[in-house]
This record gives sequence, C-alpha cells and structure tokens, in this order.
Amino acid sequence: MSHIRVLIVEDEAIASAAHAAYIARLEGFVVAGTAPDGQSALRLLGEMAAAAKPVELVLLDMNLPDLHGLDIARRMHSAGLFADIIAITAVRELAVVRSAVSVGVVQYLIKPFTFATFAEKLSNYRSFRLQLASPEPGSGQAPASQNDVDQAFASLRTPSESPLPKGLAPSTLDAVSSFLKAQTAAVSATQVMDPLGMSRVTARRYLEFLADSGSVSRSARYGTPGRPENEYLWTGRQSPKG
Amino acid sequence: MSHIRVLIVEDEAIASAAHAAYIARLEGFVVAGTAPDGQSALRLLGEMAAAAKPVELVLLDMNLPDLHGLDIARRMHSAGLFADIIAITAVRELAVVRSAVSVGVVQYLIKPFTFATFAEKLSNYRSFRLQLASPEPGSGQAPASQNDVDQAFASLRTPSESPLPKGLAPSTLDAVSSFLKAQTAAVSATQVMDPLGMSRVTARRYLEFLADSGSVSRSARYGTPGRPENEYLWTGRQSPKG
DNA sequence: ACTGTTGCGTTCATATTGGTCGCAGAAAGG
DNA sequence: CCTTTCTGCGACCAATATGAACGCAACAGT
Repeated sequence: MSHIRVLIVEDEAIASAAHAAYIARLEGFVVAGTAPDGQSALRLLGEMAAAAKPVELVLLDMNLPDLHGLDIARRMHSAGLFADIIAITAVRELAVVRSAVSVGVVQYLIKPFTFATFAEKLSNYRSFRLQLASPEPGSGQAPASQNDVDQAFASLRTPSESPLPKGLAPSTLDAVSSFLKAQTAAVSATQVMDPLGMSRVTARRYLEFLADSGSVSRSARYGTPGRPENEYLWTGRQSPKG
Repeated sequence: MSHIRVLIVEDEAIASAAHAAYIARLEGFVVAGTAPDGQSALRLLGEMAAAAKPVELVLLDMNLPDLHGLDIARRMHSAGLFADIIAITAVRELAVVRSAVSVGVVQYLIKPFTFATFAEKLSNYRSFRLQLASPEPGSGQAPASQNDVDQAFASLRTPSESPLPKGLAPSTLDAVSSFLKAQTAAVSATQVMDPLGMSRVTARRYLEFLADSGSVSRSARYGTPGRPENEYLWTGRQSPKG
C-alpha cells in the first residue's frame, strides 16, 4: 500500500499548516490538499475522486465558516465519497462526539494536542487500514472472519498503554481523577486523602501530576494560618496520559 | 438513561425474529420495530423521529432486496437521522467492512454468530453510550477530555476475548471463581491463596485474568504501609469461559 | 517590625505487595 | 517407555504507598 492521501479541512491557516507539518513527520501519510471551508473541501474531494486520486482520510474541523463538520460528513456520504474522517476540533460536547461516531468519524482529537497524541491516533488508523488491506492483491477475494474484523477494530482503538512516570499507579490515578471530576469546588490534598483512604503524600503526588499534565488547575488558598494550601480543580483540558 | 431503542432491518423473517429474541434477552435494549427492506426501514426511522421516539440503534443487514446496507446508511445521514448502526451480515469482503466503517458502522457482526458474540457487541455499544452520557442531565454542559473520548472509543472496539490464555487451567479457574462468588467483601490474592491451598503467584494470575475478562472488579486497598494491595470483588458481568 | 505558631509542601527510608524467571511435577501424545 | 507440553511454585527484583522529619510561607500576637 502506498501512502495514505490526507485532506486537511481547517479554517485557521496556522492550524492547517501545523497539521500539514505533523503529517509530513509521519511515515505512510501524504498531504493531498487543504481546504479552509466545507464547500471547497467537498469540491476538492470530488475533483480528486474524479481524477482517480481519491482522498482516503480527512482531518476535519467541526467549526467551519460555512458548514458544520457533521454536515460535511453527511454530504460526503450523499455524494458517494468514501474517505474516512478523523475529527480534529476544540468542540468537547459529548453530543457532538456521539453524532460524530454515528456519521463515521473513526478518531476524535480534541485541540490542543501534542504531536505524540496526534501521531498515536493516525498511527492507529494506519494500522487499521493495513489490517483491512487484502493480504493477496492478486487473489481478488478478501474474506474476513469475525476475529479479523475484531482485530482491525481493536487496532483502531486507542491502546493508551500510557508511559506514566515512575511511582504512579494507573488505578490510583483513575481513583483520584474520577474523584476530582465529581467535585464542583476546588479541593486540597487533605480533602482528597480522606474520602479515598490514602495518605496526604500520595494524594498530593497524583494531584501534582494531574496539574502538570494540564487536567486540573492549581491555585493557592490563603486566609488560614499555616503555609498556603494548594487547591486543585478539574478542567479536563488534556489527557492525563499524554 | 432508559432502554436503547433498536430497529432491526433484515429481510429474512426467521433471522429477524432471532435477532429480536436476542435483543429481548439483553438488559438495556428494547426492540422499537423491524423492517424487511431498506425503504420501509427509512420510512420507519423517519416516522419514529417525527414522533419524538427516535431509534437510537439499527441492526442492519447488508444484503436487502431493494437497497444495499451501505446505501441505507448514506440515506439515513442525508435525511438527518442520527441512529448508530451495527452491521449484521454474512458479507465478509474487506472492502465492505472498510466502507461500512467510513459511513459510521460502529460494530460489524458476521453471520452466523453465537448469542455470546452478539451480546458482547451490543454490550460494548451500550457501555460506549453510557460513557458518553452526560453525568448531570440538568447541567446542560457536557465537556469531555481526550481521555474520556479515548475510553469511550476503546470500550466500543474491545475485541472478543480469547478462549483461555496459556498457563491457565479450567479447573483451577473454576475453583477461584466459585470461591470469589462465595465472598461478599473484596479479597486480595493473599486471602485467596490460603483457603484454596495454592501459591500467591497462581492465585494472582487467575484473579488478574478474571479482572481482565470483566468478571471481577479490581481496586487498590490503601491505608497501610507498603505497596498497595489489589483486592478483587465478584461482579459476574461476563462468563469467564467466553 | 519582629518573632512565634501553624499547617502544608517536600524529601527520604521503609514496608509490603506485584511481576517475572526458571524449574519441578503431572498430563498428554507417540 | 520416552518425549513433549502444560501447570503451578519458589525466589528473586521491581514497584508503590506510607510515615516521619524537615523546611517553608503566611497569620497573629507583642
């Protein structure tokens, strides 16, 4: 299989160029074009399909000047364009994520993201494609077993075997972050340690890690005697495993 | 969240009834209707959406008398119908699988299949839906982190479990799981090894397998010095024997 | 303004478990 | 009867939360 042809649909020129630069750094992908809005994206897709050089993957922003990303996906299908879609957007509404899945979005990247996250998503997609490629091009037949299909879907899933720093356990991280998500007000390490049954040192270590990775915001609490206390509030900006 | 409303699209009456019977055996799903061909499926979907009782999930056969399954998916999107699609079909061509993914098929079931396989796919989908449900319905806000989205996608795409990993004996597995079932409180590997007369390593390996397969829940026990101890609690969500 | 008090941030040694490696005994196959 | 494979075990190393001790920054008297 040759390189996967990618169309970047993004209205901000800077972001569009950044995505193109990221694509260039990846093995197995090539930028087929860029479009600043939905209409030109659809036109480009049609032209390339007519020229027998179809786009196979679209990096699609949701907020575009003329059309919503979900609309673009639907119109692609109406026009018989079979490109896969990876959503790259700052929209974090769960309803949009669900709708995106139902119109065929295979990966959902939330801005801002690091190159590592970007590379992981596209690499997963490439692995998915390779598994669904015909093992014997000359055979003409390409039957698949349920297991083959499952394996392909699994490679599309984010493996997320996260390289956490030494001394941190994934389950503890889950416990702390889900507890933080349930809080509405900012909490201190002491307030975290008690309900979870862990020590203050441990609670603080995980809170500190979450703050560094950007998932929670950290601020100081004054007004009481003693050293000022750090308090943490869930913001959910970025994956804690990035 | 109430039950997920399912529409079954299948031209063979026997298969259609079988699917409906399977759905009835599952928790959290309800059959909203059945359709023997593409046109009536689209009509039903439109009517139910207009009646404010939209179908949320379509079990879609690919080979129908009037339309191809992929066409139905595209027309659904053109009509603004947001139901998710699980393909249930005997078609095993890789090209069809790829096209299905690009039009938003979330699961792909190859006929014939067992109830266990069917239940697994639908259970994955339900878990995906639950993770993307708004935690607070009245809040109006539903922001998600990259990690949330990844986890939801992962639960949708987890492959079927392998029969039994190397190094595990069915008899020992039975002993461990039945012992766990008899416990009311969570137990650690050390607490399992003694009554069953096995070594800690062996007990831990079986507990770990049960945790991975979803039959038991795993959590950490804090509060005491030393490395945190994993404790396991029987939940019985899934048969350990696949 | 100075100093004591207070409570959290930070570091380090320690305790206790998890995970892996290689081996012994048993079961299966020829 | 011999060979191969599999299952469980002991012992090692790695991992990770805890507790104590120390330091630091803000408050509260004098």
